[in-house]
Order: sequence, then C-alpha cells, then structure tokens
Amino acid sequence: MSERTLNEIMDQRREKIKALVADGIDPFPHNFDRSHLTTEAIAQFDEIEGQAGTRLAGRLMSRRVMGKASFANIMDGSGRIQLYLSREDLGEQVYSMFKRLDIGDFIGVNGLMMTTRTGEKTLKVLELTLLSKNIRPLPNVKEKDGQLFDGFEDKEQRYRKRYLDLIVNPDVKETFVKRAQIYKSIRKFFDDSAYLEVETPILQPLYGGASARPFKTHHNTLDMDLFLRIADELYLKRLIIGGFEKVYEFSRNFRNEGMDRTHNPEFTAIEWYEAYVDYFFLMDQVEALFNHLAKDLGQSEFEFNDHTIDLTKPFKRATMAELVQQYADIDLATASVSDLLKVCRAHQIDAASEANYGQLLDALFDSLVEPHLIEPTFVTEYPKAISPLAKNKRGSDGTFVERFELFIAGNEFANAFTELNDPIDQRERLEAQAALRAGGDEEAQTLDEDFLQAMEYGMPPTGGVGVGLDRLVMLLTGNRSIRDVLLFPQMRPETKG
RNA sequence: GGUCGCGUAGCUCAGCUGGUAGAGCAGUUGACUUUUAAUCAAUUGGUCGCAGGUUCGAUCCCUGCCGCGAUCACCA
Repeated sequence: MSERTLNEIMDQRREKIKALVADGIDPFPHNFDRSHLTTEAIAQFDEIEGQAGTRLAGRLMSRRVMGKASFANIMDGSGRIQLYLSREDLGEQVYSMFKRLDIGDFIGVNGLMMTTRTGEKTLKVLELTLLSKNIRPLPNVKEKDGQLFDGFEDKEQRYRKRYLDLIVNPDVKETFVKRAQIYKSIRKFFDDSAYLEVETPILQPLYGGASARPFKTHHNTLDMDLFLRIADELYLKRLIIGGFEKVYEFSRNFRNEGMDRTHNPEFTAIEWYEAYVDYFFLMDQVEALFNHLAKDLGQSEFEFNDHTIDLTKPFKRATMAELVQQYADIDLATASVSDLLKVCRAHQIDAASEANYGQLLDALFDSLVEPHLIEPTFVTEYPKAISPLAKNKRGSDGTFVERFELFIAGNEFANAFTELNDPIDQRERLEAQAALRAGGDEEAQTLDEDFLQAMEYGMPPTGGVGVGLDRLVMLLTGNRSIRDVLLFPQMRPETKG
C-alpha cells in the first residue's frame, strides 16, 4: 500500500479546505434545501423547464471543464443528473471555486432545467454551494449510458468498504433495496394473517433450537456467561404456550462455524409458529409465501446458481425415503442399518460405523439427493434421530417425524415440523441429546429445563417453520454469495504481512 | 480445515520463466463557452501483500505467513 502517494493527494485536498476557509467559504455547511431529487427534476422536466429555483444536491461524480464553461454530473439517492456551469452564470469567484472542487465533494445547486445540444436534460446552474469536502479520492469510475468503465471491482475491497461499493456500483444498491422489499413483503404476508411480530432474546443463558456451535460472551453485573442465539425456536414456542397463537420473528442468529459462499457467522432467519396446525398446513403456507414474494417482486422466474427457478408453479413433494430410494438405488423396504452403511461406504460418504438408521438415511440424502433437487421440492418425513423437536409421524413406528425441508437449486430454503408438544417425549429426546453432548458432540442440543417446564404446563398442537432469509434474498436477487446480500459481511481483519 | 488460483500507483490493468517497473483514468499545471469514458499538451506519483531463501542481481524462482476468490468437507 503506497500511503505516500495517497497522502500527497489528501494533503492537497486538506490545503484546499484551508484555502476555502481563507476565502470565507464553509467547506462543511449544515444543511441545504432541495426542491427536487435528481430523477424528479428529469421526470418533471416538462413542467419545470426554464424555471429558476430548481435546487438539487448530491455528490460530484464527474466533471468536464472546457474553459469558461463546464459540465458535471452529480449523484443523489435517486440517481444522477448532468449540470451545466459557466463563468458567465456563476461569476468569476464561484466558477473558479467549482474548478477546484474534487470528485466526491457534495454540492448544492440552484438553477433551471434545460436541454443540451445532444438532447440531455441538464440543470443550468446559477448558484453553487459546497456542502461537504472530500479529502480521500474515490475509486475512479467513468460512466456512459449506464455502463461503467474501470470501476471498483476488487471483491475484497468492495466488501470491506461497502460504502464505496454503494457509491460506485449501482446494482449493489438494487440488491439491498430489494432485500428491504422482501422483508416488507414477508411482514405483510404474516401481518395480514393476524400473526404477531415478536422479539426474543439474542443473549441467552442456554442456546438451543438448532444444532450448531455458539458464540459465548459474559455479562459482568450478573457475572454469568451468555450465548448469542443460534435460533429463536425455543422462545417462540414459549410464546405459543403463553397464548400467542401466531407469532413470527426476524431472527439474527449467530453460529460459530465455518464461513463460505453461503455461510456468514451472523445471518437472519425468519421463524414462525402457529397453534393448531400441522406440517401439511405449513407446506401450503410456505408455498403461498414464496408465491406471494414472487408476485410482490413482479417476477415469477428467478435466475439462481445457473438454474431458472419458477416460484409460481406448484412445488414438488416427496418423502426423504422415496428420494433416497430413487437416487441411491436401494430398496428401503428391506434395507437394514448395515445395508445403508454399505451404500454410504460405496459412495465414499463419511459415516460413523455406529451411526443409526436415521443418521445414515440423512447422510445418503445429503450426498446423493440434495444436488438433484433443482425445482422447488418439499422433502418430507425426516428421521426422528436427527429431529429432536419434531413430532412423531402419525400412524408410524416412530422412525420418522412430521418434518419437511424445502429445497431449491440444491439448497435448503425452509425447515419445518409439526412441533413436538408432549413434554415427556420432549424431555427424553433432549436428555438423549445431552448424552450425545456428554459424549463429545458439540453440536448436540442442550437441555433447557425452563423450556421443558414451559411445555409441561401444556402446549397446543403447533406447526413451526424457519427460512434462511439471506439465502432467500440470494435466490430472489440472483446473487451467488451470501456476502453479496449482506451490507457488511464478516471479514478477517486486514493486517500488514 | 484441505486443494487450486490471485495480490504491481487512488482505480482498472500490462510487465518476455531473473537485470531494482509501465499504460489509461484520477491528481497537479496550462488551453478550450453545449461536453458526456470530453479533447489536447506537460507533469507528479511505486518498500511490486509481508518475511525469509537461492542468485553478482528477484515483481519474476523457492519456503513460510497474511488477505481475498473458487472448490471440497460441516452447517442455514
């Protein structure tokens, strides 16, 4: 990093500030009254053309000085507009101040709309006010007809300095505007169905509701360790027990695990719970939610991971066993645990020799089936062994539970079950998880005594769903990396050497 | 965590399997009153990611480290 060169540029700009102050110009005034956004001024051109008093503000993005007259572009939150400035209109002093401005400065202008010889709607500037001085050079970007030249493309720097990315790369802004639309659309979906939006603790004395390793922190006054939540499930269920019959939460979760294209240490899930419904209801509801999102975004097909996904067609449904049977080519009606282990070994699938039927089925599913699930597909009937919070499949021998996951383009998008509400069964299952933990499984769930007590007071039949929101945003915005849908993705600290 | 690739000016990139670096833009100075990646002329700017090693000599070859990307393993 050549600090020296950069410092020269920055020194020059600091000197400019001193010179401006010496001339009685405030480089950082406190406000500016705008009459229009840049895009409004263009859209309302016919009404305001030629009328003085059009006041715009924004960041100076480019400049073309031709002696006594200049063109420039400013950018505000809505877009860009061209300015025309001349010595004749501004006077010697202001015009020469303009010539000493830098790309990146904020300015306010007052003038009138006109059309240039080449037909571009342009503000002819009669008054110019410096609003904020830049001292650090912006990435140098040329733009023509919406096309960018040179630009700011270093992925690492774009994530580290997202503010620059937002200034310079317009589609980045679009992704986050869309993310906000998606949140709004989800809220509307649930609010319109009489759901209550709730907030539950992020700092938890025990963590649960998912299988993952947590972040740990410490509260000084209480002198106790706390965990950042890995899921909000157990708290939402307490609310169902408490009598809120439909609740949802946008839950920022934290998992102390690996990072890659689809995993950030903190991420957002939406979870919702509804009393008296089962997973059949939830499947229809999830499908309706995805439909609703597609409709709100005005789109039915989405490009994601090299696939075109239609969210408005009916989603497929199949049991996990059917899919494993199909893709692993085994007859599950007769296959024993050791048969499943053999198939795992044959496909080089990592499986412990003491793994049970459910774990092996899940391992086969992950490796052999998941990648094939491109069209939206509900996979139903999960093994009980990997689902400690889900209710037994009705009319079955207890191997399977009433659970489904939604897969799109080989990725999981939703996880839901008919919730286990039998406090005796729940206690046994969490005790089994605790035994696994004692045996060294760091991801096994903890036994939350307060949660079990809550359930002992009685919990109605309930259905619950979790959807990974970041992945959903990836799907709906066509981004391949979770970092592209998070404004400030987690990065390793940048150190010298 | 494993494997592969990348890291050169503020930005975008060249740099011959070794002789201590170039361009465009940005910046600075000058010309130019309808340009739009404005143009023209001149000019500043570099610990070539960091640390070692090989060599008379390293941006280039080797080793380690740091960061990023892709991919595999685990998770949403």
